[in-house]
Amino acid sequence: MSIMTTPWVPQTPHQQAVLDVLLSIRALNDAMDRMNGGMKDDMDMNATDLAALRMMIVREQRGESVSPHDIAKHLRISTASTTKLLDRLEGAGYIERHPHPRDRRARILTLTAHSRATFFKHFSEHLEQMRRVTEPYTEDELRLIGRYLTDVSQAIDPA
Amino acid sequence: MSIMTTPWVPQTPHQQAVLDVLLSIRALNDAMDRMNGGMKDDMDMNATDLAALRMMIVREQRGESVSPHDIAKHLRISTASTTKLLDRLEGAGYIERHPHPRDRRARILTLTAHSRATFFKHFSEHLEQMRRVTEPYTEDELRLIGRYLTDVSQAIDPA
DNA sequence: CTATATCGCTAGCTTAGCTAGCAATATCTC
DNA sequence: GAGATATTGCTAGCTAAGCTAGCGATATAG
Repeated sequence: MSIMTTPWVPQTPHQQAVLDVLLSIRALNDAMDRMNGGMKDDMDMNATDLAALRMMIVREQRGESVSPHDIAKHLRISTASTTKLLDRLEGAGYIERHPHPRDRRARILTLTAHSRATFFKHFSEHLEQMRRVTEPYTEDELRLIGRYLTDVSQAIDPA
Repeated sequence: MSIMTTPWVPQTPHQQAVLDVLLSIRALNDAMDRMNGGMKDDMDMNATDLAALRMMIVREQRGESVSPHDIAKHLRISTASTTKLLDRLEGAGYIERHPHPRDRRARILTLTAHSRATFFKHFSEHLEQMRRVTEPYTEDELRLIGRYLTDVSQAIDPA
């Protein structure tokens, strides 16, 4: 048995190394599950609302705007559920709904300063730990790692 | 504004590289969110049940056993919710509840062959893509990457 | 041996996701 | 342009899934 639940058995040291990396990605996914679980507790939120917040923060960093529809697609929930989710986030002061400048049906969602501050407050401890383990690596190593992580992100989710 | 929502500004190329890696981890988290969203759709499951399954697969690979209590802690849901979750997974034939050999209050949870097969069936496409982007790296590079990912997992979730 | 803690469960309430369908608006086709 | 069709985000009402409280059985500490 097997890795990744598949009957694939490494034949060479290189294959073994590939496998080990894939396994460590799965472990990272697991660790992130737990981290997100902890944050949902600390911020007194449910898992979906927190995932929506995370997604908006990533999009904002990329300079992309976010619509209710984007949230629904990202989380794979219905647009009706998304409306309720946005009502909660808006009610708690985490987001704002603005009119779309060109499409009068649509909305543009933005994070509030309070939202960023709260998220960071609860994320900062993890961030510090992550920075601590990241800093010892050399610049070249970090570039390699960054490139790989980007590759994997795109492989997992081409969109 | 800033990275990770914090007012931290890199002063050196090395700091910039650290930052870039931390950002790429966040992007990976986001991509995994989307992957998991897709799988939950495909496997016709809710997000929590799927996370429980993922967790059990990771634990099984590590040779660790899993109890209902472990699930509750991992997902940060109540033990009552966990009972219902296990009822669903057991009803769908994904897991089995066995008596604990030493503690007659406790249970040991195991995955069914059907569970592993189904999970793999839906995960294999992503796995293939991940393998595709991983293979070009050299053994040394992969060892470095694997070590870093393990470091990060431990930093995020020391347990 | 008694007292306390832990494990998983049930019962009943509350929250959050779903389907169906709507008004408003945008876009495609002629 | 005019009419048909698609899209956006919303409401209403149903179903599913999480929570608190508390229980019996068992294990462990004093």
